[in-house]
Amino acid sequence: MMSLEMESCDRGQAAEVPRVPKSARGKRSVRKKEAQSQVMCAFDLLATVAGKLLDEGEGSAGAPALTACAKDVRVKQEQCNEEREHLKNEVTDQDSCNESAILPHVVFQHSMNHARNEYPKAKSEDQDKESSMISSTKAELSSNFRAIADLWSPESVEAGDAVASPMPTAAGGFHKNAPDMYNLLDPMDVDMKPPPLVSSDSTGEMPRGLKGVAGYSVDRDDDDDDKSSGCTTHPSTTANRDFRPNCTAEHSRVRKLLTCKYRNAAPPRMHKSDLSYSDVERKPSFRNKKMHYTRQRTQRSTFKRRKLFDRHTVLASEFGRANGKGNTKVTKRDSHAAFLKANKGTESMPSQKSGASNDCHVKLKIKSFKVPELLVEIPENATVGSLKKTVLEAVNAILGGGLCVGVLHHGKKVRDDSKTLMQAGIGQDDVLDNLGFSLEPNCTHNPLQVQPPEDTSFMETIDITEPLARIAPADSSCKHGEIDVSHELAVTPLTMNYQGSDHDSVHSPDKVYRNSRALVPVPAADPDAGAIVPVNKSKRSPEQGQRRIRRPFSVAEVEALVLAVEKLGTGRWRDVKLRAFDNAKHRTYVDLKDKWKTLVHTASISPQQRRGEPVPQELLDRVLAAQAYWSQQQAKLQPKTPPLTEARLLT
DNA sequence: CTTAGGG
DNA sequence: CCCTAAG
Repeated sequence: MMSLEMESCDRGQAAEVPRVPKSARGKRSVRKKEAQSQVMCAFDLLATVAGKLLDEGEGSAGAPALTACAKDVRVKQEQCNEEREHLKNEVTDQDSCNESAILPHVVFQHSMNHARNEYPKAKSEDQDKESSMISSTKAELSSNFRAIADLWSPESVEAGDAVASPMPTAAGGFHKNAPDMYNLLDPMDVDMKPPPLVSSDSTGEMPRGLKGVAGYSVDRDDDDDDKSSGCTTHPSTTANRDFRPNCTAEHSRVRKLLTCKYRNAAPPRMHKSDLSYSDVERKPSFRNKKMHYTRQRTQRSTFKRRKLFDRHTVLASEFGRANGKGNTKVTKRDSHAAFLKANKGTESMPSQKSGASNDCHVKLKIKSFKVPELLVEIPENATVGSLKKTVLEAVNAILGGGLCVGVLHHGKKVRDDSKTLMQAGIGQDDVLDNLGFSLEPNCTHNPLQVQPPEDTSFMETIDITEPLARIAPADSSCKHGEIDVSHELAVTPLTMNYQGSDHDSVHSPDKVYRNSRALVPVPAADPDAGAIVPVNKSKRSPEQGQRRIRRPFSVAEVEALVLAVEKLGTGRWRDVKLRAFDNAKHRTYVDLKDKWKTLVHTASISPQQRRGEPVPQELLDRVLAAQAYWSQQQAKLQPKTPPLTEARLLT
């Protein structure tokens, strides 16, 4: 996965070609994207847990919570069983999971023996590629960079044909900017990541770097789940490591399978009533996945078939769309009691909270907590009991480390525990709308991450999410995974992108968080959404068409987009996606195209009319320049009309 | 599956 | 963002 993009840089020239017949481009088959990703399913354990907590209320923190969770899990499992059938058809793919959940995705592989066996095979191709890439990556980075710069330099432009080179006019700018792009990447990917952690595993590390190199990656948000491919991660646990690869392979496979399923299984048009929650994100996800897997079509098909034959059970807890994702919902005015109760069960809600505002008590009712998504894959022949056990283990692993509650206000994490609610700006009234809670896996450090502003837009209810750590546990190794995870979490505060790799599962906390962002924006659409927990049942058919949650482009993303378009031109959105947003699973080429469209529009209107985060004028100028340049190029390619125009003018 | 556009 | 027609 990683890096192929780089190559494009090298071969920049080729890239420049405005458009190549599809056939020619087709070669991209080489595209590497492999199979990364893991499949994850979302489990709304949290929600369940929450419910439990509320009900039982007991607990002080840790242990009780665990217990509760375990139970819930079980319950969930059962529910899952019921819905299994349903799910099978409606499997949510990772994206959906990702988006929705946020949390750590856990994948459990029960008897994945075959997975192991398969792994080598499945990954071999990619691996080779990767390894080679990896080895060369860093070294190449600089060279590539240079190459790019050269490419863009005036000279090269001159030398080359206009057509071949990227916007001449912009050349200077590119040149200049190129570095920025990389910087952008690096800082996040490289810098943030704690070298030590990854270092042990070169494999793990590289992915990130490569990614960064390859394309800008701004995806902190990650959806990542996909990132599975990178394997990585915790040096610490050997077991995990071993496990991971397998997981990855499996995940990939599963994903693919899922994807296939979608296609095959999903009726073109389902009745709303028939739809399952998963439907909601399905579409989007599907698309994304496709992208990633495009290169492996062949394999994919195979997988597809496979899936049909051997079906594993996949449980997804969260189906729901974004809404579902939710997290915990707090109802505005509820009883204080409820709040406390919840609090009690879980953690610590800020005692201050209640206490802080002397005069005004902030009343929150937490209806449910969302649990991290878990993906469980086990053979059909596995017993229900084993399934339950697996899930239970996973949950315990997650919770075992203890949970911490994070408080989000207006999308930002409130880190200072000593602040009073008032000081934190959490007022009575606005609280509900702007306050969010998150459950985090053992937070010793407390790393927090700030959620993207976008997330902020929540709904009236407060969502609490919990990014639990992702567990990477595999069957037996679950526990270890958990430990590691927590560790990782603690350690890696700001990471962005990812860590990772795809491979696994381990996301940094941040990442998790970001994912979690998903939690945030749950569309209010369904009333049920709040209920989240219910994985099932009922009502929820509406999901199907759910619209993807809005994820405004950040300036960094815009820059990456501009950069890519400057180089590739308009009309090659897939390439743009691959080049600059390969890691951003939630950005499809269509999204990029649309964004470009809006950017062009934005650049044309007065600053006062613009909304959202202001995009630097410089970027907008580049947008216009690039747009003009590429439009012209396009026109040249089809000189039919141009001549006429010209002639006319002349005449 | 990708593009390109309209909604 | 979504939906679709085209290719």
